Amino acid sequence: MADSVPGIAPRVRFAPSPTGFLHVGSARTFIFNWLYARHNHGTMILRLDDTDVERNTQQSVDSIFDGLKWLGLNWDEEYKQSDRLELHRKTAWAIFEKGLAYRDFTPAHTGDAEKSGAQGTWLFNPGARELSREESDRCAAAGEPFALRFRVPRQTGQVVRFNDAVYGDQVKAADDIEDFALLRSDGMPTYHLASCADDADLCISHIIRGQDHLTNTFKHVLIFGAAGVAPPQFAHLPLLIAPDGTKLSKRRHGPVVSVTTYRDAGFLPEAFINFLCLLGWSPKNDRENLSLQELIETFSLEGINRSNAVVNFKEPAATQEETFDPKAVWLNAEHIRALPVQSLSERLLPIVRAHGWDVSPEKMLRITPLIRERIKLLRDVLTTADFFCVKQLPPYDPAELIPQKGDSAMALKVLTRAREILATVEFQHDPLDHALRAAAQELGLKAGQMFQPIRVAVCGRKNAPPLFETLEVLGRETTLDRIARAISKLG
RNA sequence: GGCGCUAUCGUCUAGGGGUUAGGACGGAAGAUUCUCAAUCUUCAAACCCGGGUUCGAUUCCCGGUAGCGCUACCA
Repeated sequence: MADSVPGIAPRVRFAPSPTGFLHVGSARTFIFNWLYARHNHGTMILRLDDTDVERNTQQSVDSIFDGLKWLGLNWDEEYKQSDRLELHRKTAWAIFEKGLAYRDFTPAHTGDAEKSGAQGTWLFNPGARELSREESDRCAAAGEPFALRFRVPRQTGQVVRFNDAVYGDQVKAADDIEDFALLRSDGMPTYHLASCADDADLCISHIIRGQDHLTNTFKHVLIFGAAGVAPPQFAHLPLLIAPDGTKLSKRRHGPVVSVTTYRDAGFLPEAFINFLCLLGWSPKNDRENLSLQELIETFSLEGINRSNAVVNFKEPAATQEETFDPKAVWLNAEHIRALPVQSLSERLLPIVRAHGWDVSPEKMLRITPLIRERIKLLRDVLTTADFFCVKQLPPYDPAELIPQKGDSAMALKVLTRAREILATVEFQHDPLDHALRAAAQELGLKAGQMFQPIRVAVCGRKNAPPLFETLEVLGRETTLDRIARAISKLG
């Protein structure tokens, strides 16, 4: 199955409606469109589907752009549906003139009635559908409000079909499709109409979107047909769902569904993109850790699967890390490790500075290799590299200074001897190594017993990067000061 | 209710008429190291159920079940 007509570059679009923040599911749809465009040297279009005036907010527009900006994926053309209302209306009335739509003067029914009322399938309002053209024109001229509905073929045995690049051939009886609205009684186009009119006008070649639109596509095929244009190639994506099996929603699942949450927690955009790509798509070669370039090279519609994917976060998250799918966190750690030290350091510095720590770029560059394999999220720098950044260590339990199978006398002995050695030894890895190991031997201790009290004295905790590199970065002055404080804690 | 889509380890997935059903995350155990991390090794863990078709189905077909989607003058 060809992804595109040979020789013709595809045109794809991401068309969010600005009624909320940028959702992870939307982000994935954007990414798949983008990957498809870039892989095939096509055009990526961003279109704001803002025909629902009631629910649109500028805040939402900003949040969508914020999220997309962070992802760092560009687009080639940008449109706003509200600028294109004339096109939509023209398209709707052209369909009406062909007799394929009719005015429905019945007042809009409310959602409440639908919920509490009969569960039968509503297809159309018979009175309205059968109204003569003359009668219809007369009522319209009298100023009666109406919605414009598509006249779906009835009782003809007709069938609507299309091919989906993911779900294959789709067929539905026209008799099962309701007379959906094209224009609302306020004259505004509905999503279905606006979307199709724009897709046709913008020459969209491939519509890659969520599977929630799979059944809507039959209506869209009808609209394209009525408008006299060939429908684009469709490719529907399986949905992203929560561990409880329901769709991701901010109300139920909180901030995990918002792209900016990942950004703020210290995800690398390339890791986040990598993670999202693995939900509902596979390169089929057992590779999981992929760079953006590799994703562009390997992406294809054939790799998309058909079943919904769970974003596996813990519902009541105990720690920030648990807020996210473990695989997302792992991938982020992988991408962090793959980053050159210089580049990682540049990403870490603003986080450290924003936390109020005055660290120079040079110092950050020296700290970075020591924490690179110890952080999973960029923000972990705050808990992993704290002792490099603060002047004075926060209080810690002096018992931590006591080495394995030792007592406080041993700790005191170690620290006292360390202070003497560290006053004169060169603060370089090898000299520190030799001097401190020699001291351990001289005191009749294991290396670990020697190093732990020093580590706790300078880091304030037992778990930290390797000692000699740490001392090197800390410097003699800070080291001696912290050892002195540790000795007084013991005493 | 109607219509549609889906169903492989806990999660993401590969596979496909005959396989020890593969990989990854997470979990467990071990190795290594000055602690932690990283790294390496090993282990546990899956084809929704029932009927066909077939010499043989997890794979193909049908049915059931479950989940999801659509069923708005939301998108």
